[in-house]
Amino acid sequence: MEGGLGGNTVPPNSCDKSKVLDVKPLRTLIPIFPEASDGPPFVCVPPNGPFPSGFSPFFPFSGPQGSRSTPDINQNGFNSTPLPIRSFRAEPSTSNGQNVSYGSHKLKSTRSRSVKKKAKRSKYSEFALTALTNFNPGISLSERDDGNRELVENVLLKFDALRRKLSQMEDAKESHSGIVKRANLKAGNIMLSKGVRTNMKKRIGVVPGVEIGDIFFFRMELCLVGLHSQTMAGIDYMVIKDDLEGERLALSIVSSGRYDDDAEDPDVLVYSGQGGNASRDKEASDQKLVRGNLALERSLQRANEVRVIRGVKDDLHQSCKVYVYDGLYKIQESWMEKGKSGCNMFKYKLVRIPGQTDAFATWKSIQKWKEGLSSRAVLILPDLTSGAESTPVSLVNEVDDEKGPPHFTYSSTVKYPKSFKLVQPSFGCNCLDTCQAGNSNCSCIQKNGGDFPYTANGILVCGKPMIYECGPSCLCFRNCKNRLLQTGFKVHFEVFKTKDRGWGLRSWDPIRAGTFICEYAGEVIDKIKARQDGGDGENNEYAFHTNRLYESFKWNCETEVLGEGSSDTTECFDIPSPLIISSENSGNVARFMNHSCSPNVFWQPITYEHNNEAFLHIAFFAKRHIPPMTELTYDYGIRRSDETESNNVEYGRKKCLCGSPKCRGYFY
DNA sequence: GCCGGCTCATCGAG
DNA sequence: CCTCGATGAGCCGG
Repeated sequence: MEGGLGGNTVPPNSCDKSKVLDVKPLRTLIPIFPEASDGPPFVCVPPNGPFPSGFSPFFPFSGPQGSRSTPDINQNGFNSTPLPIRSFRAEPSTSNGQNVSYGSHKLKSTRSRSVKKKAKRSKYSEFALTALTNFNPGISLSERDDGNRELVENVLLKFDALRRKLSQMEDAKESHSGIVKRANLKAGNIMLSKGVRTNMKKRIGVVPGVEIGDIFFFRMELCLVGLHSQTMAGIDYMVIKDDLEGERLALSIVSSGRYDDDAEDPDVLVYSGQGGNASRDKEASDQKLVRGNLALERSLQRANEVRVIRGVKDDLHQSCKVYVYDGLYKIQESWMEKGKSGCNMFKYKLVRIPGQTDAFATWKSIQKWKEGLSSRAVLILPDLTSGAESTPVSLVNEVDDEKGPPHFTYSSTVKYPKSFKLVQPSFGCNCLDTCQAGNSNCSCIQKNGGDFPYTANGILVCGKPMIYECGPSCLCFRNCKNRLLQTGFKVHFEVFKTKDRGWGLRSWDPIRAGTFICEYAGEVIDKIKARQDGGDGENNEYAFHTNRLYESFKWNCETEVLGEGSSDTTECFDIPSPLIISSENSGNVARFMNHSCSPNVFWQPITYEHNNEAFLHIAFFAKRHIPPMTELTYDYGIRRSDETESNNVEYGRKKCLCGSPKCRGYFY
């Protein structure tokens, strides 16, 4: 086995601990609180309002329920927290609007197309209308024309937040089969109509704010950030006005893989022209040199750059596709050949312009590692969990000779000391089989404020003060969708040596926003007992603290979707009982996640055992889409002055190397 | 206004 | 369970 470790998956204890992991995450010392004058103050607002203008009625961990150790779950959220989006639900009941609109499809003979369309619109028009009224795009006209990184990220975050919320609403509808779920299109429609988009100006070459390697999960996303403005067609082009007869040039293409255009060389793409496909009422035909095909031909002659987006299958969500922006290509040649149908098709050979960061090439490599067709030269261990997780975790080092992090025991979950005795009797839901999103009788859904916390494919809809999963006393099966944390992570992780921050964590799989990353495993430190023993966990670099100050924790709450969320606000979050988890001796992959001041991962409290919120699990979720091989980081938070006995906030302070423009400089 | 497009989700067969 | 293909609604832009 690699690394000469002889099949022992736990790294030998012989490593010098001091050499490793000198990096620990951050907890800054300088709490950055917004001045009262610049923007909304934070948090401590009564949940029933009145709300200061500009502040969103969402209460991460504060407010009355946060200060009680045993909150009344029946009060959680539902009545006390305004839920703007939910209130948009077009048909409160089983709905005329819906039936009418669907019914009208069947009556096509008597109704004109336009009537049909109108009826369709009404299905969610009420929602859209309210959203439009409240939706503050916050994007100026010039920003709509030309974007930047921040705008691109914001647009994508808003789109996906809206999409997840709409998915949640659809999931909860009575399952009349036949209702097609198109939350992505609805979200896209709202975004486009409200002008929440950027880079609308068509351009050749680089799109400001979109980076090579960026990933997308819907065609609509490409459209919203101006990378490829066709929602379905694979070739986007622009008309050159000062040219005779409206000459057109290709701007970007999306390769979906449907036409067997995959080449062995990741820098080469053979792309098929558009048109000529057989459809319901049409035979296959020869492709014509018009539209996109003509544009590609002209781009070949002019040798202009063409953006290439590669569509690949999403390993985590089988039926879905991921789109990878692979940078600029030039068209080298074109020809015509007979396709499978026997009709003529155009073919274009595109070659990647050298010197650009690897994107699709990385995907191809990962594909080969997964299939075992090639092994990673830098692999130390194929699975450092020794099979404790359902997916292996690779251990690699491409930086130096170190053979692994210091010894620790791999444990996939958090352990509470005996001193945390459960006091309350257990009760759970009575759902048979699995809990259904629309079932208002399910007590677990009630605990979650009436909403199913995850979408049907296991994506977190929005951050909340607490998520209540089904537990051991529930009657539902293990495969209930409300047991996401308990089923373990699905992402193929890799623990790797960073250049300057010890070991880190990254993923082979592309991760979409809201994906469950992993739990923070380790041993819960009993503060009282620890103090008696002469320590309080502060001395521990492998410790997770819930009671620090965190930025932008309002991940995708309704108000953020609606544009009011301010990620610049630092908020304090009180969870029922502050928790310290040490992963020094035992832990899982989470112990390798480094700090960043602009993280791509955040944490969320979840409870499912004992009906006792003192028994928390800390679950990590993706804040945004994360391309493969990108380091996963979260915000270690800002230490409160009362965190240490001595009030010595300098204690354990480390220089932050996250490199983010918003870096606070230090962390703990 | 119409219609085409390297879509997307669902369903059912194997 | 899967994975695959067929199916049909869907909407922007040309």
